[in-house]
Amino acid sequence: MNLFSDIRALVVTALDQMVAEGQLPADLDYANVAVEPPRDAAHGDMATNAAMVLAKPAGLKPRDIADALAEKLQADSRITVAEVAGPGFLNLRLASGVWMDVVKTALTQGQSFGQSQMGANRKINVEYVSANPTGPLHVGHTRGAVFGDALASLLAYAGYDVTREYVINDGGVQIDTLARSVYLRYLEAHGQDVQFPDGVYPGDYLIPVGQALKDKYGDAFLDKGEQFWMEDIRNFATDAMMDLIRADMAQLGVEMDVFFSEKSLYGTGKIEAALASLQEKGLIYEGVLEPPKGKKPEDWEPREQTLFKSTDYGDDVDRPIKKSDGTWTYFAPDIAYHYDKIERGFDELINVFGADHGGYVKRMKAAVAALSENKVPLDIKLTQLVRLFKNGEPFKMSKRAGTFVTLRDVVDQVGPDVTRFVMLTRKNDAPLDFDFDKVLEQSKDNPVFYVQYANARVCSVLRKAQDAGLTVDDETLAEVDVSGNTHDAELAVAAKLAEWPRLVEIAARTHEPHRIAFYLYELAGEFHALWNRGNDVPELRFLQDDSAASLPKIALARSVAIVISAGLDILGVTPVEEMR
RNA sequence: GCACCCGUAGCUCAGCUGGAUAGAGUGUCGGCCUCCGAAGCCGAAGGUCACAGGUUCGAAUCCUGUCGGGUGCGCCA
Repeated sequence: MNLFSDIRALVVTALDQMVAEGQLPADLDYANVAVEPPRDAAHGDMATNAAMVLAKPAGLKPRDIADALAEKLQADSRITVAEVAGPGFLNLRLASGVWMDVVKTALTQGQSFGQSQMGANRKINVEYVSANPTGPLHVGHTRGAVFGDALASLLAYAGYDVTREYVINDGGVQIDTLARSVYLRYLEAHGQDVQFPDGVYPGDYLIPVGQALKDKYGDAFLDKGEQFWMEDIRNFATDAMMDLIRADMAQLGVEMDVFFSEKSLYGTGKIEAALASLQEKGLIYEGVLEPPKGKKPEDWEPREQTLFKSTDYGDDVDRPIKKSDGTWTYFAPDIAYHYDKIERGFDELINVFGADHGGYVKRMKAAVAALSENKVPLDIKLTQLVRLFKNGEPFKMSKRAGTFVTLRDVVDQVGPDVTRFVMLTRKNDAPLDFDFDKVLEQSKDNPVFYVQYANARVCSVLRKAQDAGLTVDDETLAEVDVSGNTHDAELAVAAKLAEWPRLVEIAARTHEPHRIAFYLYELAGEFHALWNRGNDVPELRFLQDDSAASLPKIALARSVAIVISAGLDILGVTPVEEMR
């Protein structure tokens, strides 16, 4: 149920009536007619812009339309007041029972209150993390992991058939570097004194891998050249790193449906097939690129190479798919990978990249548009940097020295729930400050705590009610008559609850899970406000001396907890029942 | 040089994909515990939505340009 779409349907019906009665011309487009919560609560419960949107096409004054519409709407029992305001807004006040009905709905539907059929079971692929398998996940990956995972859950909640996917970049030269680094650790495990030159990965996390390699192969690789061990160690090390990464993600509760190996595209004809598809469309040619202006590389020289005509699909320059030595650029397997996704029948694709990959957005979109003939939309979400702080002091990390802060460091210190919630307290394309101390602070400026606290308060009420001998399961509460909850603070909570289904759809449509986190913060705020009104107005307390009088209040409180749990579930955060 | 993202209260940020007098938190000031959890609540003060044009009934939101910050820009993945 979505109260806003219900009321919008009512408005549309009324408009149709006006057309039938000749008050409005036929064939009006209602697409822009909206029913929304007003910015200022004093304006009523809902507002519609119908009169203003239709005034011009109908050739009438907005206020005249609004007056006529108001008359029609007031005939409905759910509308108590419909008044024209400002340039032609129609403010609606709803019978208080209409708001409180949301409580019944929430109690009846439980966590599925707010679920949407918007996705219509369309197949959507969300690719995220996809870190190179050369080491543990760091904080940057963490943000991408949390964002992608919450987005995937959100889309599932909104009715999509979601696949969570991780592409393993196991085909590039960075895996050679990894193999060499592991080889050095392997030598170390054999007691040799090893120097780590520039260009290898110096991190300690490879020590156990070197040891494990020794355990498996003994001294077979000692005093041997690269060509002898490279292939074996590449595979061994990649597997070890993926085990590490999987374990990191598991700590955060992130679980993928598909791990896609980039290597599987090589030597199997898949890259060739994808490029053949572009070739057929006349989008592959041999040519010479202009040097980039402004920043001129020292060693620039014009050379002919195989190019993809991505400019036909909105890119700035055409992109090379083969290096001068005839081997593929990174772009080629990426094209093939997305071709594979399209072949697997996805209706929509989403990629979550770090902001430093912003330069690849246009070319990837161009590739997918060309391959799918504009049928499969690709949305690319970039996650901005995470700036770490401790006690307000910036926390420096250097990947070169191997001292970067890992996902594990973060989760070990603050736990998975706090990590996840905090990562979603900023829009994905805004930088995020993460202070190890602040996120654990128990105060209002810490949204994690604030939301959890609201839930804990509800649980506390339910416990006390049970101690008093009341039956407070959802089934019972759903039968309670809540129409007596008419105080402004109570209605404000109900109104916020009623926004939930609408908010889910907005968040899903915009691919912005942070909206869920912000909404939960607002809902918690309304709830805390009501709670404290109970200090001055005893009738507003959830627990009344007359236990029967408590039930409608408890029902309201419980429905808040239901929505908080549903929201936290989308974010992958566990609701806590007690915080003492 | 070009492309993408960003610019909103002293600070950190929301802002419903065009709606009314632009909202939270924090900080400052003033109230509220014999009362379901005060880890909280209420109130006050605080704004040229970077700037200049344009589109229209209506712009923080869309378009153009300027300024400022970040990121990226052919044989790296």
